[in-house]
Amino acid sequence: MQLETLKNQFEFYLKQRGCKITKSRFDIIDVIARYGSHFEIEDLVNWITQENKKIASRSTVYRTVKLLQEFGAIREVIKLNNRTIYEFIAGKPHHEHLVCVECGKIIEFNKEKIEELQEEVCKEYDFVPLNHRLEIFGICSDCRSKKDENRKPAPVSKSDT
Amino acid sequence: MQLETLKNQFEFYLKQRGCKITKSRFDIIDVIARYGSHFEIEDLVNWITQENKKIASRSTVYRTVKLLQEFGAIREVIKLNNRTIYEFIAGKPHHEHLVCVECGKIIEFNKEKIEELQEEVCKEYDFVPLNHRLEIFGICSDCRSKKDENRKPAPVSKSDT
DNA sequence: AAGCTATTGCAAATGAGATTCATTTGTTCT
DNA sequence: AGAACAAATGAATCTCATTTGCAATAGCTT
Repeated sequence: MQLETLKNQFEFYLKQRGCKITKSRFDIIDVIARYGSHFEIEDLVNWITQENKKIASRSTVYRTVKLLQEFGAIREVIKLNNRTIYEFIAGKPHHEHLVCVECGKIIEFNKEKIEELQEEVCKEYDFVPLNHRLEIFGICSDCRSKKDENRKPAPVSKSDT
Repeated sequence: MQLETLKNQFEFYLKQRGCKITKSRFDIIDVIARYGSHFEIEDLVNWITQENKKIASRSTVYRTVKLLQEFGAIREVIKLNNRTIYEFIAGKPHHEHLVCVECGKIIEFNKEKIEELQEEVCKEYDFVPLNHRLEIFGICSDCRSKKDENRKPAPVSKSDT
């Protein structure tokens, strides 16, 4: 199973780094892999608390999230206002995000051509890319239709004033 | 002159919004237009303090920066750790950034094709884009050559041990 | 099991940015 | 010009995400 492989790799990584294999770390990678395509620190705390009936210390979550970023299982994808949204990437091809500023919905997309063009740019500037983030902020179709409804509070077809 | 035009437009914008024409606001747009291709709040505070011999209140700077974003003269371009870097955009064509994680250097680039592809994606998802941000984090050539030097501390050609 | 070291959890610190409110300053009206 | 009102300012305070110091705890090694 995928999740087991991931955990094994993580264990290997931790040992390599001289880090210890602890329950918290595996609890965290576990909920991320099962629940979390996109998540914030707060989500992790909630998920773990729900499952384990034990509050995960926020500091440990922060520390582990950093570790998991270095390991490469997750990455910061969205920075909006003072919120940081991470995503679980294990195995997924790189992709970018549309972020609805009304409802917060996140739509993933993948445009190979954009990636290629980025590589091209980096070569031009003799720049070695480590990672990148493309965020398109805007309004999704759902929110737009909701707005349209609000703009027509008294449609002719309806009965009363 | 460019700067005057900008200030006039800003004045017009403020009046439209029912805002007042104040010295602080013009001090701020002034230093941005003259000094600041890329800047942080802290930079604005410093520049204004240096020029005016009067400390600009941080709150006013924050408030004005928000106003200038709405006006469209500046935008948030980089979010790295807990730092927000803005840039002065008046008139500039939209462009993206390479950010060196070693030295903090920012390289601007413009790839029309990337913009077009983004539009395409938005259409696909029936998403109306308001703005976007593409950050490529990596290591610039300067920093790479510095690193290489450090890796060869005792080149054979040099004389002593 | 002992002993060492990394990890944890808590509480306190930090730091960017927002907010409150009394005072000041633009703007408008006469 | 001056009165009257609304908006802007600065200082202090607050908020909220994230980090850090430290004492207690838990993995690992032998």
